[in-house]
Amino acid sequence: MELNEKQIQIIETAERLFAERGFDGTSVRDIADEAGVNVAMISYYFGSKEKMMEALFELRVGSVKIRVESLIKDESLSPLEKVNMLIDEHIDRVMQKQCFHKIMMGVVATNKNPAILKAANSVKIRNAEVVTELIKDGQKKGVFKKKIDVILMMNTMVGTVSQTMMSQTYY
Amino acid sequence: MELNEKQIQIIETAERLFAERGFDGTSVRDIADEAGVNVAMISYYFGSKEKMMEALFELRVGSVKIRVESLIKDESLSPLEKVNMLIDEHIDRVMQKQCFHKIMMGVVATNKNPAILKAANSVKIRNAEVVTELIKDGQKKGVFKKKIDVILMMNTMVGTVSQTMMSQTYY
DNA sequence: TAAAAAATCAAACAATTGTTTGATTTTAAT
DNA sequence: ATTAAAATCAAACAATTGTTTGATTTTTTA
Repeated sequence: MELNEKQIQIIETAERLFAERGFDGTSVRDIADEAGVNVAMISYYFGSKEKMMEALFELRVGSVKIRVESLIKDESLSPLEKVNMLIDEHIDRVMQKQCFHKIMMGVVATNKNPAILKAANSVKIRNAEVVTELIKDGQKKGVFKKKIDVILMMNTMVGTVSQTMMSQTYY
Repeated sequence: MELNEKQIQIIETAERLFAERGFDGTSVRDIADEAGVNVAMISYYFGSKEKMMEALFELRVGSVKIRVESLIKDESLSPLEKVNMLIDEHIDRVMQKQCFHKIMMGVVATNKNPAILKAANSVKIRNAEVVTELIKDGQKKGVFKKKIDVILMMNTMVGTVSQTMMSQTYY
């Protein structure tokens, strides 16, 4: 789905409001008002509120997928460098797109939209695969130690970043 | 606030549905139907949907507060034992009350209700204080190493547990 | 410039929302 | 058994929801 300027403007407004108030806590009128467009434009451009959310996911998740695939193919980088870059870029993404990541957490917590849930899952599974392969490669080359619980390691990393971002407001 | 049997029945149904669909994604009719009571009972017992949510928080957060305070006062336990127990009990709580913790995450992500946000914050801050004191005590006794970033450590622990619980469905 | 397409709008749509009402039933107290 | 209180209910309430309509304006195309 290719988005024009106005569509992106609407989507980014929605992204911010969804993060602040949640999907069901944000009305299409809220979005339209803050984006400075007519309410009808959301259905006109996206078909529905739900599909607008899907478009937002497609936009954000898609860019991550492309980046990850290009990174692992890069033969000029060692496994250790790749892992470090994955972590650094993940942190940057979460911190720079806090809105989207709050939405992501909310959506994953309350599993409703099958299309979105599927998209979120597929990128998670793919990332787990990529990291597992990366670790294996590093182990073969003797850079990483033998016994690594990849899932626990990823949960620790992702969880720490999310938790740090989420609690940022309080401290 | 003291709750009778029926109120607890309603609250526990709401807890489950909120975790599945989010606060705004769950109507009072959904709750009433699943709990097998009339819609009017929610306003009758709690005043409003919002206040029912507050009662749920009071119930769950309150029990944690009491437990934490009694644990740190227990002089028969060493700092290390206390830290270990805090972690173990935290994991047990998250895993056994997954519904509530999903709600918790959603509520913290989308900051709306001031009363609930305040309750969630106060318990977080108090826990940070408790752990900081515990670490200091342990350092004095030479059980823990000197340089510890308590906030990062807590974020790592809490984040890992949350992430593991959240991603449980997928793997 | 004329015609066609795209964009924008206020208004209306039916459905759902949380809440209240007023009557009725159940329970408890006297 | 009578009275008072508590609990339960269907129905109605106004407000808000996402979406559609049909007309109007703007932009693009020819």
